Amino acid sequence: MDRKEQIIEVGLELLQKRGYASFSYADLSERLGITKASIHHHFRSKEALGVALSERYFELVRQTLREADEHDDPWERFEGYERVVFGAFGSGDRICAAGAVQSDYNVIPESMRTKWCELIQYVIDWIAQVLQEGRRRGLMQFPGSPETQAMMIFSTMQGALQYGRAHGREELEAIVRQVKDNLRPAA
Amino acid sequence: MDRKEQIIEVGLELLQKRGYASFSYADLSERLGITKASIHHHFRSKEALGVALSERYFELVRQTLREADEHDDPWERFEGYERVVFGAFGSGDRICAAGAVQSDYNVIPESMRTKWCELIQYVIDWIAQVLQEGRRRGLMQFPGSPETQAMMIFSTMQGALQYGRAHGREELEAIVRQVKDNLRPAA
DNA sequence: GTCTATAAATGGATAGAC
DNA sequence: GTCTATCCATTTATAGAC
Repeated sequence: MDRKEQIIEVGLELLQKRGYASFSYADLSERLGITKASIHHHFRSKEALGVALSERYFELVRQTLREADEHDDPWERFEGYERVVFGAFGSGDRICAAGAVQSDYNVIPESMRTKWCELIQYVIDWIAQVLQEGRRRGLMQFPGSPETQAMMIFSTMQGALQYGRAHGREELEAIVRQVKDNLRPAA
Repeated sequence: MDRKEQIIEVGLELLQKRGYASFSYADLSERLGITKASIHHHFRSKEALGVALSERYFELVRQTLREADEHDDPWERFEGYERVVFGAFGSGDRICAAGAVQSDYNVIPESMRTKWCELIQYVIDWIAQVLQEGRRRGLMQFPGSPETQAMMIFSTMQGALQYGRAHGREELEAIVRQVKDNLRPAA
């Protein structure tokens, strides 16, 4: 019955579903069956909660990518990123929290922005490594630098998650498949 | 001094910068130098304003793509879409309104959602046609169907706009360049 | 840790005068 | 068309009892 933990879990869900600006202490209160004041006891301010949610999400992503790193095959490692993309941390109409936060970029507090820039850079660097290794071994193909290609793929996935929420999971899956098809050699 | 027009212009800017949920009549009031009540005179509700903004944006996009259609070369036509992506309708830290709205998808009123689904479908169909023609002429290369590739590229651009807002315009330009490099034949 | 009660600010919206 | 004045709901946040 770790309340702080509960708040973070439900908070992350609401953050992903509604965005930072549009979820409230009242929502959390209702979902958890405790008052808003009690939530304030665990997180003095919404900003503090926002930062905690950011850190938690960072951990989850990092862990998933690290597990993927145990594979040797670049394509198998890439699946780790797919797992991040598909609500590995939730289902339904969530989007990647990184996308939810980036959309609210002009609205979120400074302290959150820096956290998210870190996370995004971490993910892009990770993808770039997989791409570089994949190309080196002749398993993947793309023009230019792995870094730029990784940045592009990251953007695609963020956009796809938002598109998928409105148009259904099948569309999201189709886009992810297309990304991989574009990476395959001997097109 | 068409007030309705002014409200739409500033409203679109705020929608793109902050998202639907996070812009208010108070913001508009301050920017336009008239009271909230006056704005209500032109748009009875925020929902009505939201729909008007959606329609206006739709017009702008459609017009830009139609102009692009006057070119014969698929790559030149593709530039029309680039113009939509790069704040052709504004500068600075705006993102594509379609992205701003898709992020707020769970928050916006039904009436807006249908408008945006239409717009997005229109854009994707347009891209698909360009891609199909480009491939037919041997000027572009990609796996699978033009429709899926178009859906993917649309997602990429949406994601890239959000990424670019946080990380700078150069990054956005780099991603767009990468998208085109991926489309070029004889990779 | 959780509650009640309440504050202070902001949200969208309306009535009615000018 | 624009204003003042006001309404009611919601938001983040605090004080203090249990």
